[in-house]
Amino acid sequence: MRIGELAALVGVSTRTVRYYHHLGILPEPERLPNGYREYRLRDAVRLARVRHLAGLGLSLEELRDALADDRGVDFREALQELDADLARQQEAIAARRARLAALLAQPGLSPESMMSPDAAAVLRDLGGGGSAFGAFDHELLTLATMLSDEEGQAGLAELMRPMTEPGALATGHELYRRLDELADARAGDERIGPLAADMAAHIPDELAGMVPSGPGADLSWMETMLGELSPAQAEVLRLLFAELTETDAKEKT
Amino acid sequence: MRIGELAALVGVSTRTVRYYHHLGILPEPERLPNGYREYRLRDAVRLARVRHLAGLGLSLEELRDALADDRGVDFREALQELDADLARQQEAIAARRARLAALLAQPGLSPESMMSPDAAAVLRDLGGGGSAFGAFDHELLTLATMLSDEEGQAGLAELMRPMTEPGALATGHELYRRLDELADARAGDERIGPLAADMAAHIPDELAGMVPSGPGADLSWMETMLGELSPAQAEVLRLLFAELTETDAKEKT
DNA sequence: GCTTGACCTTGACGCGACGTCAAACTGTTC
DNA sequence: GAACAGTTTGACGTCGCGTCAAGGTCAAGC
Repeated sequence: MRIGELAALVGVSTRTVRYYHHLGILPEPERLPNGYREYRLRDAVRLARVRHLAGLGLSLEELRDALADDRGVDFREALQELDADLARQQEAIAARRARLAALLAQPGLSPESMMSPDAAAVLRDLGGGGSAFGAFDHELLTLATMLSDEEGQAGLAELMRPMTEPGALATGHELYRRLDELADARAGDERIGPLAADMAAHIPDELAGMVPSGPGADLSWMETMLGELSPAQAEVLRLLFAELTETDAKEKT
Repeated sequence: MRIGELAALVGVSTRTVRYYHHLGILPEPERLPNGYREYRLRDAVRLARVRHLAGLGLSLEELRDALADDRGVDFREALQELDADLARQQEAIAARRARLAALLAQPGLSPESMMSPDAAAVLRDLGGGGSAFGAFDHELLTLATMLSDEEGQAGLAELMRPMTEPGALATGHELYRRLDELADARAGDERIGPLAADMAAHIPDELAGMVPSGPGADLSWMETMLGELSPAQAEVLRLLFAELTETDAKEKT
């Protein structure tokens, strides 16, 4: 039997057969005088076994070990390990499908809304109000949301929802406008203090409590992002953060 | 923000970030005078989105298209297609696990028993009886079994089971012995005819009915395998096959 | 004899999503 | 000024083959 016949018999390509020789999974048979490989019954059986194991999901390396070790116990262990691995894959896929289903359930689906649906809704309602700072803030919130786990996203969404009510929204946009005015201001501008205070008042207390979120919380990236703003705008946010964490500390005592 | 900070923030490696630049998934940011990449908030948001989509199982190419096309409909379609694909994967894994469970349920598990459990049991009981031809026959049956689908395996196992009963087994081993005696015989040996007849009598009628199994059935590999036997042994099997298919043809009329 | 076509041989590149190493930088700290 | 952590580009490795290249072998048809 030549390689093409063997391959057709078992249902693989000749390339696959030669690859198995290369890996030592299938022993090289004798050669005919013309150099062709000459296969026998036992090679076909071996190849069929290999394909069966591969079809179950074993890697070719695992499979080679299993067929080499030959006897019982390790083989059963290998299959059990494979089963456990497949179970993990099933769970992973199920989790992905669950997230997908949640995404597909929301009406205004877009690449921007790749997060927990309520968080996406809140962020969409929040908008940026046509303000440059509003756009920046929106991106900040988006990033903070996407870097949180699912519970964090749910919590954020819940706490931010009050800010999407018409009155709060108008107040927020007014604050954005005042921040836009600081686009070219220096660090010492006298409008900084009052603006930070008004912003702190506008943010719900519970939301403030989420900001530091633990001792290992890494806020250095926030500081980095402030570099994209004008000095005055950055100062407002720094002041705001200080006030929020103070409030939070008081509440915790 | 430099590449390491960005990567740590979003939870990927710097290699990944550069790879995304290479694929055009993440735009190359401006460079600092020293040649370092300088990232901004919007890059972090984009990267987080990319990771989220990748985490759902989209390929980087699909994901790039989704983020480029930007708007709604195709995006929803892409996600639905992904969901269908994941569903198919789930089914495939479930099928593999089912086969695995069937294998793990059998007591004498070994690499040789990689087939339907009852077929494996029958083949094990059948054995080769220490005969050279018996070993060959065992391999032939093994291959025929492994090349069949699950129903074929079940059918074969059921029909072969009678041959594993003590009396039939002894008869079978006696036949193997007589075939071994033909290992060096020529094609015209006078023992060929009677032996083929005795073998045909030993094989259940229903099993004979499975041999050709359809008009497109490819039996040329059988003929090929006969090349491994002595001319006389091959003749016996050819005669046997002829008798079996005759019997079968009679039954069908 | 010659060509055609089907098969075989070895060898090399390609995929997808990066990991890893190499060699040469910049920039900060002792 | 030496060590170190970070950055740059570039290239190779992964896994299970598919695919192409550049030939050699063999049977059939002209």
